[in-house]
Amino acid sequence: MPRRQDHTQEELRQLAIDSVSRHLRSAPASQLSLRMVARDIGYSPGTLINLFGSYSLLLLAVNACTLDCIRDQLLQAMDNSRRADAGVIAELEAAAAAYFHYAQENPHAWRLVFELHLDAETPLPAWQSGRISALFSLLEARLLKLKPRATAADCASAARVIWSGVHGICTLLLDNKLFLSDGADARQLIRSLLTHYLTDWCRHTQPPASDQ
Amino acid sequence: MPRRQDHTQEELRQLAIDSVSRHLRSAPASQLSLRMVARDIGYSPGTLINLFGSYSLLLLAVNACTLDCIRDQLLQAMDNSRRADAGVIAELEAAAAAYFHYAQENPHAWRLVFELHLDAETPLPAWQSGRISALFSLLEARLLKLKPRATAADCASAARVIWSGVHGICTLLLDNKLFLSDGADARQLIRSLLTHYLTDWCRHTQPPASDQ
DNA sequence: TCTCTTTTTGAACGGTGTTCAATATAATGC
DNA sequence: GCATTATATTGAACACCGTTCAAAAAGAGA
Repeated sequence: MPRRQDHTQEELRQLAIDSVSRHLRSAPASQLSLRMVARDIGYSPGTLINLFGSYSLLLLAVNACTLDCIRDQLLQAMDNSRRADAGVIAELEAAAAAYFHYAQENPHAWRLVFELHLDAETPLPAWQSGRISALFSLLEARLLKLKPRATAADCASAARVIWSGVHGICTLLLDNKLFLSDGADARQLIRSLLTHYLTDWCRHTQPPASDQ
Repeated sequence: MPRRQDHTQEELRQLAIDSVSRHLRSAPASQLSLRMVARDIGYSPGTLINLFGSYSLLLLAVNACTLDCIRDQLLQAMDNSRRADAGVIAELEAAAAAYFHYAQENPHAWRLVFELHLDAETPLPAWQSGRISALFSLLEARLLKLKPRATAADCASAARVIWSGVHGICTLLLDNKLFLSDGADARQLIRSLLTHYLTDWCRHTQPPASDQ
């Protein structure tokens, strides 16, 4: 069949990614298929495979966009909080709240980031893991500001602990697996986590053995 | 075709569940299918659908077993720790370590518990959500012992915060999304979480506003 | 104009979960 | 012991799925 001039390869990539993103606004990825995306943008399944390599890699490209979007939201939330000058913990709380807000407003896109698994120990491509560790770096910088005498490893540990916690709360809450009693919501859990953890974390000028 | 007398329905259920569990010891659920299970136990796909209702519900039955197994592991770990008399926090640490250990040793079964989603807001059956909230109850009991003046809601909150944290650490670590620097492992992150969080949580005889 | 290269395709392959009429057995009533 | 009913089980069919690949048509270069 003919070579079309409708779109360049770049435009086609974006077309496919947009189609998936549009779908994820209202339905989970499990209800989407390569063939549907192809139908939606008016190309054949094979074209998309040529372009991305596989259906999974198309979804991975969508995940990259999602992570970029999450990063933007976090940065914006932290910036706003910093301008209000309510302290570093408030800034981290704002970031966590933004993270939860994104997960709640875009559950299907958010889930896909963590539920997509490439086969048989193909590790994440660097451009993808880079996006995740960039998020951790944002946190580590704030933690160092909060506790200037902390070592880099100390901050790295703490960043992973608190973000795993925030992430776990978001995950389980979206899946309705927290069985929250009325009146307690995610934002309160997040604040409880950050407040209690960081209060004690800051107390020690030298990290305890468990933070090496 | 004939009604067989090879197995009763109960035996058949167990046969199917065992087949899935056996598979999950070495490969993820995404590489398994209803037809494979049927082939493995020598019945037709339709028989399994008659028995469980759908493939998803078969997997859900497997998840119930997994959760029972996790509960047993947690109870055993806490019992051992209690006999060593090292305190309530150590007991909770032992439970968290057991949780992580199970996830690490049985990653595919563990993942399936949280990655299986039933369609279109069919909520989890009660016998399933009951198993999860029973796990929370274990924690709440220990937290009340740790801080006798805490309210039930206070303990419920704290249990959810720390277990979301432990769960998040397990999830992200299994997915290689934590990018731990050398020398820091999951057990240290878990201990850091529990120590710092609970130390400050216990400080307040009245819970702060964020713990309501 | 005639190649050569590149993009795109439709058809095919081997899989998937699920439905359902047909069926052979077991249980029941006589 | 026989006829009937009820039930467990099936294979074939359905509508999908991701992926492969030879064929073909359009553009680029000579």
